[in-house]
Amino acid sequence: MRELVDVAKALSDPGRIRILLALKERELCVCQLTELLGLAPSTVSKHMAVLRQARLVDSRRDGRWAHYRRSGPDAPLPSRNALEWLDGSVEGTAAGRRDGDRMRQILTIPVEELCQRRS
Amino acid sequence: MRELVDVAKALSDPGRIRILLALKERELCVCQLTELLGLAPSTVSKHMAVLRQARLVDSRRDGRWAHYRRSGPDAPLPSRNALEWLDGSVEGTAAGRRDGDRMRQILTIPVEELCQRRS
DNA sequence: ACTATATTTCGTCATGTGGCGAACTGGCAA
DNA sequence: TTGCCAGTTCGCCACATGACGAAATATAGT
Repeated sequence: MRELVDVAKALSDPGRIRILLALKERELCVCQLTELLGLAPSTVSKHMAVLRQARLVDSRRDGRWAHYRRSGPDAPLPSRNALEWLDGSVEGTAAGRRDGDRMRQILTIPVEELCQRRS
Repeated sequence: MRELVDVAKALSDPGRIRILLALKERELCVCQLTELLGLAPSTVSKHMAVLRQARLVDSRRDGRWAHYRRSGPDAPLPSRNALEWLDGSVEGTAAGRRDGDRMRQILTIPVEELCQRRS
């Protein structure tokens, strides 16, 4: 019950929704998400903590970069179902398309260059 | 997108989750929900406005009573999917059971008597 | 018309949430 | 070791949200 509410809260912010949609196809590091959303790194980091708390994403540390990906089959049922709800609801809408394009553009930039650019 | 966030916001409150679970089997009026949740009528009314805004419930006025029920197949996809997510995620948990029992007890009281009692 | 009552709207308050920059942490490389 | 840099944590501010009671609204019955 509390678990349900936590998951729903995690989904009730546009930035976090956009993050989850961006993570649909690939894992990303914080600086890439920062670039996508146009938010301060500290803000993005806090968002990721909320998403991890709700078991919607998993994190992996690689050197100085923290990579995030959607959580897998080991995640609790409400979290997995929530991701399905998200994908099923955004299907075919124009909303995510713009972010999709922007994300593809961001992906062409090497991570090292990307992070140093923003600062 | 905005629609998604609104639905998620609507689901990110324990009282509203409990309301939607109580509405799973039957339609209910505000005074019954007030009794179930132990909240002020004005508070419950505001919750219902949020749920209606998110297209998760429909309302029907019958005399002085306002009956609410889960919205049907005419509701937008995100709302319908959200209800499925809710049901699928609460399935078999002990959380809703207590409310279920309490609700059955409340249902044994005629609506007229119930509303006058609380006040 | 007048009263009673179920619901909604309004005003207010306490608390929660999202944003930022500053300071801190951990790992990489001179 | 020293510095650098990605990411996190902390402290703060502005604003959103949930709670209530009082007042307004709508409808049934006298």
